[in-house]
Amino acid sequence: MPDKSKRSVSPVRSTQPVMWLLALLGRKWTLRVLWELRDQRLSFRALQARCDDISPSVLNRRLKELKTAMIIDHNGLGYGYTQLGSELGAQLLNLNDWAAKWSVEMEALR
Amino acid sequence: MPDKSKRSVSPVRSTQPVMWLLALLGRKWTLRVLWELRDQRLSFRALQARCDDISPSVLNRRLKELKTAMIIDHNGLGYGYTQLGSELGAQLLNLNDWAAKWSVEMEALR
DNA sequence: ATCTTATGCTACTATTTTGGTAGCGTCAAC
DNA sequence: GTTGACGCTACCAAAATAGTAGCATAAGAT
Repeated sequence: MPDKSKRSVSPVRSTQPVMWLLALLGRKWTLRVLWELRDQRLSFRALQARCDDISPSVLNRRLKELKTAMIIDHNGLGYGYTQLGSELGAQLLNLNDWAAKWSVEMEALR
Repeated sequence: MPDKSKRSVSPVRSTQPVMWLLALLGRKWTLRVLWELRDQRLSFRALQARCDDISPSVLNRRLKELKTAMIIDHNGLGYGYTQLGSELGAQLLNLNDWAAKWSVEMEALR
């Protein structure tokens, strides 16, 4: 039986998925890769070029992780979001809006 | 509407803030720290405990970075979001919704 | 006063992750 | 059959993170 203590629904079970996600996104280059794929599919080498010439070994690791997580896939047109992943990608666009506002605030206080 | 064609205005200037943000969030533990602060202020040691006993040296670096970015601050009640940062924190809550859906999909395909 | 407890760290070394370079196998065009 | 693009893999160097110890300060209890 799963955990019965304290909370009626297991707190572990309810927060684990987001923990996995945060760990995945928290690896270097993961967010950047997802950002670069925001509105187009890209080949391995095109991605590499856009990501400040990230080393192929790391890029490949990140792509494997994202494929395993079913956030991206790979076809003849290159790497891109899966249907599921695209909903996550949409949230990254929101980050851009926040960042724009943020930079204005930061500039104002320099 | 913002530019949608070929980046008529400086592409560097328009994407730099989000690049900084992605680099910041892409460091290990940064997202997790922000997640743990989502609905309460926490002391250094309380944060450490919640973040799987992250080493104090790394935690301190992350906190410094986030303070410099004016996303969090520190007062007598511990570390917590600034007004600006809380809008970013709100987006992390959305990540949780996505992650919940994601885990269901992943389970279904195992 | 002093003993305990909590806080917010810093210093140091070990381990893990990432970076950088070279190069291979496949394919398609020329 | 040579050239170029692609998607890698292997290898070692460099950088980031983990892990442990411990210090200084302050508040509260004895």
